[in-house]
Amino acid sequence: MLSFVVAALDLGHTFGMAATNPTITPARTARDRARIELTDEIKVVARRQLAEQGSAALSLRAVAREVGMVSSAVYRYFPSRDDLLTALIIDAYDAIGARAEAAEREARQLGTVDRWMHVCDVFRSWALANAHEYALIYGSPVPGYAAPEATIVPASRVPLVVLRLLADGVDSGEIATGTTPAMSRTVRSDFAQLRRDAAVGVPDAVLSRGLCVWAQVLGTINLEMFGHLHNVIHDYDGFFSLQMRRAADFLLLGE
Amino acid sequence: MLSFVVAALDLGHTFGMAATNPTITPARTARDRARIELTDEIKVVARRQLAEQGSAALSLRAVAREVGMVSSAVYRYFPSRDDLLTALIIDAYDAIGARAEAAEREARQLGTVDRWMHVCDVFRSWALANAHEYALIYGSPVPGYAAPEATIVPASRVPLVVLRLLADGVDSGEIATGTTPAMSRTVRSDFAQLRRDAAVGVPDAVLSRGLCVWAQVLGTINLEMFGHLHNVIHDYDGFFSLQMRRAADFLLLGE
DNA sequence: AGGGAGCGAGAGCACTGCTCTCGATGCATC
DNA sequence: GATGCATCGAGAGCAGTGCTCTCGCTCCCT
Repeated sequence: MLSFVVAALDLGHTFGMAATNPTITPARTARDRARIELTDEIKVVARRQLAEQGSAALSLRAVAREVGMVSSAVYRYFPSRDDLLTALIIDAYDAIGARAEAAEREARQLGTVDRWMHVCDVFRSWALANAHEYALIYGSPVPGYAAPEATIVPASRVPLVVLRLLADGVDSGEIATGTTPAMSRTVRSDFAQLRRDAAVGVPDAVLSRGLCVWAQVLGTINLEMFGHLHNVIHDYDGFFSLQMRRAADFLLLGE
Repeated sequence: MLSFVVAALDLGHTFGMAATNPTITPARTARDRARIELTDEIKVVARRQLAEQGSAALSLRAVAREVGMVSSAVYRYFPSRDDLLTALIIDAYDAIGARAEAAEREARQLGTVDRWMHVCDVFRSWALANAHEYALIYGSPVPGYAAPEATIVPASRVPLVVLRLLADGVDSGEIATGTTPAMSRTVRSDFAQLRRDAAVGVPDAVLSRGLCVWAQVLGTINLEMFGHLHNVIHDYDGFFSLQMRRAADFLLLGE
């Protein structure tokens, strides 16, 4: 729910770089302004290096060199390389989250299947266009690095879009409920919590299928991007489209 | 098909370490023997470091130190750190591949659903028990590192198990065919090739659904292992089991 | 028996993340 | 407005990395 507040702030004001900075900094003094600008410049350069060569090649010293600082100066802005990486991860989550939300908004008047297809297409397009950032957030986490609390809210933006799709589809009757599957008490209560938080009115059967197809989206994109379909599938666009349509079939239980 | 040859060799002879070495080396001289032994020892130590701290922390110098060599000596056995990593990747693919094949063999007399559930369980168990190795092969590839040709055969062992499951399920009539989905000419020919190679008699509709559920397996495990279900799902075992059963429903089209 | 290939050790290069110290500068307080 | 403090950038330095090159030693094939 906090994510909606953040999103609203991002859309309301146009801070430029403040999208990732949850604390509102008025930037009164010149020093504060310079700090914000430099922090942003470091992130821009780092994001470029990340996009070009991947997360392992992201070197704090190289970033410093390009920004025109000495390496130790960068530590005034980011306590460690991992913190810089965390900032980029949050930005990536926010970027794909905003894209997914926009896609859902664009297709709101369409039926559930078309909205689903559109969100999937936009999601995959972003992944292809930002391969290293995608790998950073949806591939294996960079080793020895534990995702800090600050990432969980931006990370939930895309899943929230999917959950809203489920809720709307159930509301409109497009998504058939089906028989409630057998599950453990714990999973049942997990689903109940999820329903309370972000999927009001969505029964367990649909939540289960929704998580199935969401996992399938990530799995299919990972298969494609990480080379597991090499020499097997040649028309990646057509394949993804086909598979997402199958996923929609399963989600609606219309087959 | 080559993979079957390799697998047969691995099972027939008990070379110990030769699983990843496609060229058959008789180890005639003492020097050859020592080379093979040292190569293996380096891999064992490296695999331990990988398991303990992840791929990024895998240091050639640290491995050398533990083996009791100087770092430059290791380069006699592996031309680069990436080559050592490649050897570990191949080993990981072979390990999970062998486990999946064994699981499929164990459950051969059972029905398609039970075989599917068993293979999924074994696969996930291996992933949990070997998190860093799993991340190495099914997470994002280590950045700047392109999977060499030598990995594709061991990498195909698990997918081949899944494809065999599909073929058997179609044969036995447990897997309903369903209507052939619309797809591009390229995807159709990709599927035809796949059918010729490793899924004789499996129609396009089933291949499509099979790739759906396979992507779902990887997606679900990735969601769990990479922290995307943190604070959402608490009973991971129960959740996975539930989701795999839903996947089986979809695969059979029995709902 | 000789000569070449393979081997391990060591030094060294360029690079990394990170720490510490040292002046300089901006800023809020007296 | 002067003072004192926090912030800042620069530089040196430490421990570590992947990788290269040279140097002897040893094993093995001819």
